Amino acid sequence: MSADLKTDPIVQMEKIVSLCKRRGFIYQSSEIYGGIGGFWDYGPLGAELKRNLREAWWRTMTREREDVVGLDATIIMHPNIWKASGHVDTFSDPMADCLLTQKRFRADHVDLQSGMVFKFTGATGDEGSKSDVPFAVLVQPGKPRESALKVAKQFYELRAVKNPVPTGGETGEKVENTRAYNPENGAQLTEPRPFNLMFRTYVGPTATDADMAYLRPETAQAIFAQFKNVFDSSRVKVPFGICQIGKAFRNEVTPKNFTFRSREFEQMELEFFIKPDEAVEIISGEVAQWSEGADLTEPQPNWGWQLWHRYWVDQRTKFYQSIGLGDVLEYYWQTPDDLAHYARACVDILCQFPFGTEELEGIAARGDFDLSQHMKHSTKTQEVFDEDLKNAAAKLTPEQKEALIQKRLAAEASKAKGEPTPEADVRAWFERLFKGSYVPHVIEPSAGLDRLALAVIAKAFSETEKVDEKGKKEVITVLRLHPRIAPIKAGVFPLLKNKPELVAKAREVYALLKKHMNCFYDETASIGRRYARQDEAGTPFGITVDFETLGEKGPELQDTVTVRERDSNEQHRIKISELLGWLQARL
RNA sequence: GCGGGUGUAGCUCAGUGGUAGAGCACUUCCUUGCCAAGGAAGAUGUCGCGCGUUCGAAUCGCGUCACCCGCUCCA
Repeated sequence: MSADLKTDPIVQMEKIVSLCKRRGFIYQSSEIYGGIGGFWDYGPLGAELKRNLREAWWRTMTREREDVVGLDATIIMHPNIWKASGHVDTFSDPMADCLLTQKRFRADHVDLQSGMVFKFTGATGDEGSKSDVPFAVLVQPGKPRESALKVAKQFYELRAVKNPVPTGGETGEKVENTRAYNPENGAQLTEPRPFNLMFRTYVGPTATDADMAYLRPETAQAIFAQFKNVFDSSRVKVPFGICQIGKAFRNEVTPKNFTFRSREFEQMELEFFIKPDEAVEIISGEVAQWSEGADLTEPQPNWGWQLWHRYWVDQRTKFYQSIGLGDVLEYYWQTPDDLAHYARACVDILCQFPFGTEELEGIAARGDFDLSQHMKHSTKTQEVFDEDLKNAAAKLTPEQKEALIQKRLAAEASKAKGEPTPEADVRAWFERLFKGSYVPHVIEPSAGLDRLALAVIAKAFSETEKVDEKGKKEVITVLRLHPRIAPIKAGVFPLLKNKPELVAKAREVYALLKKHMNCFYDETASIGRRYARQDEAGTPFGITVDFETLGEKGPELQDTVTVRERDSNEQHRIKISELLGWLQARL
């Protein structure tokens, strides 16, 4: 008798956090010193799980492909990289809070207002209560001082002044186009404070501004910054990709949802470089268009950015399916309004967590924005030379060339976001293109490893209520991790520990498997309890050495073991000589 | 950064001013022929941290840190 337990999301998360700590998946960083917000450590099982996920990604993204190579770049890089990428500007939003309601605003997004400002110097109240805190209120033109007084009274009441009588502010002061007051109630906002999400540090001992550097807020920029080196040293040809796994750091205002949004996290990113659509058109005579149900299994020479983008969404989906997340994925296609000005398309792959459906990976078509930015800021060319393109372009008539240019100019003119590129720049770009040179465009599948680890744990977490023969209720916790990513692949047990023959044989089986996969040997407590311990750790297989193994039930069962499957409780009789192959076929 | 909540053993939690507790987990031994069995013994705590009030603080006050929820933020 068992039944699935459905609990509310908060309780569900608490249970997952508790299991993670109890079994050694995830601990709070620096816990003995009271912890540090937004940082998490991985314990023995968590480290194995994360390593398995990381290796599954690496294998899928580069080792099993001919067209992707790897990179391992530093966390601290030249600060100008972050100027070129836009992070220095866009990662520092000025924020201001309403002094009355504490509501927070992006200081540069508050609606412009005009009106009369009444400035109060403080307030006195009953029982000698008073405040010297200055406060100001903006009221619409023509409105009386009383409406400002009303807001000011609320403000001073919050500061423990009883029946406050605000002082000062006898006459209003005309103000135009200000962002310093809350549009909802007129109350003064705090001074804008910058919130830069990049961690700063200093390179060298002097710690002056000239030595300031940032911890990378994403791994992608290192790939762009090293693009030319990889291209020149790796015998790769566009289309090809560079992938990287590494730590990134963001000084989040509010880390939340366990490891989902933390300040130090690990990213797995691919930058897949493709030819501009115009180059594809020149070489192939056309750019294939995507339509529902298009065959995405094998990349084709006539693919433009759109099909490449679809291809990578498909590839990434298959990856998630291969580690057991297939049925909890959702997709969000960003609308033209959502998109950053340089992005052509972006799809978020979302995953169901107890706290909601949240982003696991973003797959963006970013054009040539990043490489062009680095080309501009570094003054080093990021162009590649494409011989096929040069030869194909040489065969074009002047009219055909002009037609391509006109098509692009028309597209620029009808662009939804940003300024159209000036005609002279477009013509210069085509001039280079016809000679076979261009800055590659890029498709960027960018995934978070820590959220992936959390996603698979949350997906695998399962509780059932069991009632035993005595009517005693028990909650059974099983982590149904996909065998491919499970931290421990098999538990090895002697049926009984007081029988030396069983123990010796079990140690032998353990030694045999241990060279090939992470295993766990356990001889304490009843066999059922040992199965249950491994169920909680997500171990997919339990291997028990019993009396049949010793040949007590006849020679045909000698040197066979019981293999018990975590999810079904099914048992199989497997020869020790075939055990390794049997397991490997299922991982 | 603001507001609310929480913080006691590895985990879940009880303990409202007077000797620090329970269940599970853990260690050792016995027992145990397949799904968290039983018995015996044992170890485990700066009661998140600091300051204060008090003869005496896990308990009351102030501060602080962390986590959760809600705002806000998330190129």
